[in-house]
Amino acid sequence: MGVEGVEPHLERPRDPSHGDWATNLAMTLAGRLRRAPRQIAEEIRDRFDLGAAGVASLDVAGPGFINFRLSGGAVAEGLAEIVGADVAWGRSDAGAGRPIVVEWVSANPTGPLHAGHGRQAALGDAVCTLLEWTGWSVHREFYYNDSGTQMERLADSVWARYQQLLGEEAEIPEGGYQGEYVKEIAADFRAEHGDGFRGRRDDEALDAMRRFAVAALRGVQDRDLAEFRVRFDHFFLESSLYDDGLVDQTVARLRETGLVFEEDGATWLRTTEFGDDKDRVMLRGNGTPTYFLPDVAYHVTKWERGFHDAINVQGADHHGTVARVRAGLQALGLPEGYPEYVLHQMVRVERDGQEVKFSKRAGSYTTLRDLVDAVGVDVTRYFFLMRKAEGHLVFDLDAALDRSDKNPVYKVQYAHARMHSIFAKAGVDPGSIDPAEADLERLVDSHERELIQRLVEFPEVITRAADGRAPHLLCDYLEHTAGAVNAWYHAGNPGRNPELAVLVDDAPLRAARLVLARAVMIVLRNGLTLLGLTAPTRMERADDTP
RNA sequence: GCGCCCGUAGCUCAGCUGGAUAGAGCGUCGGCCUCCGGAGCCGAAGGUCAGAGGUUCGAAUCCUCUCGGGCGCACCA
Repeated sequence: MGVEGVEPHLERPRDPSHGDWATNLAMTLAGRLRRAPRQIAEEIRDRFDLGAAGVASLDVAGPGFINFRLSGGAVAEGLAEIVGADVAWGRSDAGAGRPIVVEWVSANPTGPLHAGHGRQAALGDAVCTLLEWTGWSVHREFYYNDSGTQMERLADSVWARYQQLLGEEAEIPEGGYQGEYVKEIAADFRAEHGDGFRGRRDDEALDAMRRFAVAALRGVQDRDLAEFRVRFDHFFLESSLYDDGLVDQTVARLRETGLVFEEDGATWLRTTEFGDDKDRVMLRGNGTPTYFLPDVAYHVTKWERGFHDAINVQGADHHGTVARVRAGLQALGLPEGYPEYVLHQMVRVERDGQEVKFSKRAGSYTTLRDLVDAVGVDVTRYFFLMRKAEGHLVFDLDAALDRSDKNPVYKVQYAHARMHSIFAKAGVDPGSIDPAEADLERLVDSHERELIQRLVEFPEVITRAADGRAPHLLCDYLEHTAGAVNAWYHAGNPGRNPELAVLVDDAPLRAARLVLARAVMIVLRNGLTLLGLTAPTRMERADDTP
């Protein structure tokens, strides 16, 4: 038609009456060809070879859309592919095995993980899994500060509680940690070390308490994360950067750039050279490094360890550090935009419409453990993942406690379990299903068509969620797919519409529907496990509560 | 004051990177099922996409400004 270099863009119409696929090709061409979009669309339609592409019909609609309707055979192919791929359905190799480091949680050992950490734990983990499913070689890392002023305050806090246990007058200092857990640590410390530190406020005493507290709190965090099904390949200690001389080395390298200067007694880096708002102090007046320096040194190790792709998942309250860290890295020759950041907003926990702040353990904030104890790991993870990271998240405990289909987690899990119960009732092993033995063109009901389309779309959803670092897209997909599954299932209520039931008397039709049920099972299970949730084969009856 | 994020149904949120009549869950209302209740099923109402300009065949989506909310702006981390 006299145009070149055009990439037709196919999309899935929202409205099923618009066919299985649609393209806006004619409209995008209208400007270049100086002709009416509909006229172009009609010409394309007339030139199209239907049979060769597995297309049953092709219509021009609206302002110039071309709508495709697939032939039954092409639809059936999709189902066969799903069942054939099974646990691999949804995986792709776009990442080509390239290494990428994802850093997240990175909580300092100063207290139990709170709800915000929980959101980040779930988010980072899901991003990692999405990357793995799209072919990346993912390294999971947790960075934490085990020295510095926060640790001193922690030691001071334990010291004060310890003295109080011995009946001495002592107070937690300004900026110290008031939570109940500090008392427990002090008591455990006393049980192990005795009363010998009574009144002793020397380096030996504080050091012992700091080390004890860090070990205890790391233990608590590890336990909570493990129970939350989040694991890491490596815990990176800030102190190791000093021990290994990497902080000094970073100072030396930065000095070579000529971007370092002295002012007001401190040593600065001209980060404004790379778009930062202001220049940053790297060495204080007393010669000690600011947080900025080890942070840069740490990210240099990521690069030098071979991770030329890196993602940091952080709370949005830390977004101020992004520009300065990147600037420091650019000064050392690393590329602009390294590392990539995924920032998430805060979490607000609500019950009865009121914010819940109290925690027995932590006092002024709700912990991850509080949530898991209240509603379980599956629900907690899903609730953290179902909202896009950059928006605020209201964790509604009432909604989370709901055990019915209204709770999106159970809605998806119910749909999965339902497929299993169908197979159980049929006395058929789901693993034995062979699409080649079924006449899939019998699946013509509108519920079935819509469902098949959704199932076929699964790999695209994963790709989009991975590319956008957006697990919520997968939650959204699963919830809507579960809705389509339930609609299909309910439409075939044997009491009302036995001809639409999966287990119809018509044996060939039943075989075809079992293939669809099997494909549903595969997609829901893969989606749930990808998000770190269980895919139960049966649901507990919620009749154990009065 | 400057920077980043957010603003979509009463509430909580999607909206596939610019497409067709803006969707879902909860809540509300109506009907059905049912052993009281809870739950379940079907359906309905509900919108100035914060506001105003702009870009173009087309804007919730991209650009500018305004308003409103959150978070940052350390020789803390």
